[in-house]
Amino acid sequence: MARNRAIDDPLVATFGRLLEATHHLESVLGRELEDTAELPLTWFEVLLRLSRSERGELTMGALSTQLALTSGGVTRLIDRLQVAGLVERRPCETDRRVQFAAITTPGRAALDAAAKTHRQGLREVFAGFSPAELRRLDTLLDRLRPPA
Amino acid sequence: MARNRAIDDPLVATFGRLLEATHHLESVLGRELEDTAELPLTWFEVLLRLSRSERGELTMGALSTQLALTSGGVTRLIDRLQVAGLVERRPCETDRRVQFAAITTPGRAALDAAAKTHRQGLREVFAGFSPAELRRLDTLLDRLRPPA
DNA sequence: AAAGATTGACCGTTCAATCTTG
DNA sequence: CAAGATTGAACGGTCAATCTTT
Repeated sequence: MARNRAIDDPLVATFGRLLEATHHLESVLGRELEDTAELPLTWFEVLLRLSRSERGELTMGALSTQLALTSGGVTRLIDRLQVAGLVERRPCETDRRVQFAAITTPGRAALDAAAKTHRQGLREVFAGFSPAELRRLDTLLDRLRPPA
Repeated sequence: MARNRAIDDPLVATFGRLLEATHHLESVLGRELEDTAELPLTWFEVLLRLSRSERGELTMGALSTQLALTSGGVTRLIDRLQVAGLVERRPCETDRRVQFAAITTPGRAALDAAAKTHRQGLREVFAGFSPAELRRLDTLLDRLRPPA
């Protein structure tokens, strides 16, 4: 048989596992979240990131890299969240090219409500994991994230 | 400050890391693959899974769960790969409801060609990881994958 | 009736072009 | 002329309905 085939490379297999695991969890937890909290997983991720940032706001560009979406995609995503009243846009004082997306009070409420469901789902998913294993997973994943 | 907020839950943070890391790698490696090998990452994943399965074939249903796509999504994905000549459809002898997708010879060639680029990219991504760390990551991810 | 695959309508994202500001 | 955000067109996926086979 041929050597050097894709199937034989352990890194290819590792990456395949990463994709399979993530897509599976996204679909399971996403459905759960949407069914019980009426909140798409993407919206949850946006609100979460805004809520834990400095003044509850992040530039469109920052969201773009953190979510790995194109700038166009972020524009429209924030459009929808804004229509729903969960975020608002704020101009930047020092650079008129940039726009901030900021979480609103209803946004924080929606996030907290959704978090209840989401955490329950996550507990089930990670039920078999010890605290030490979770720490290991965290540190490994941190090294794969986009540069600051 | 309020207790019990989403931002405070370590599992929520872990899941956030998982999404961020995976989406980032998908976009970086996906672009790389598409630029150099003209092969979308999704196509690569399909061909890879077919190539390492029994007779180079998998049912639409199996692909659906492995890729975490709906059955409709898989139908159209395989449509496109078939038009490109990289897979073919085969009826099932024993159950006329099921369809197999099978990798073709050009499909294997495309996979092997793309794998060169892909492996180089993966080596860079995982450059800082020791063999032991990679094994740990593998076993952790395995426990998050969809049930057989 | 249930399961597998496909189809039509729709939705969210990408891509490329554009506009504005630095 | 580069950088940030937005827009129009196209694409890839979902959802729900449908058809065939079990």
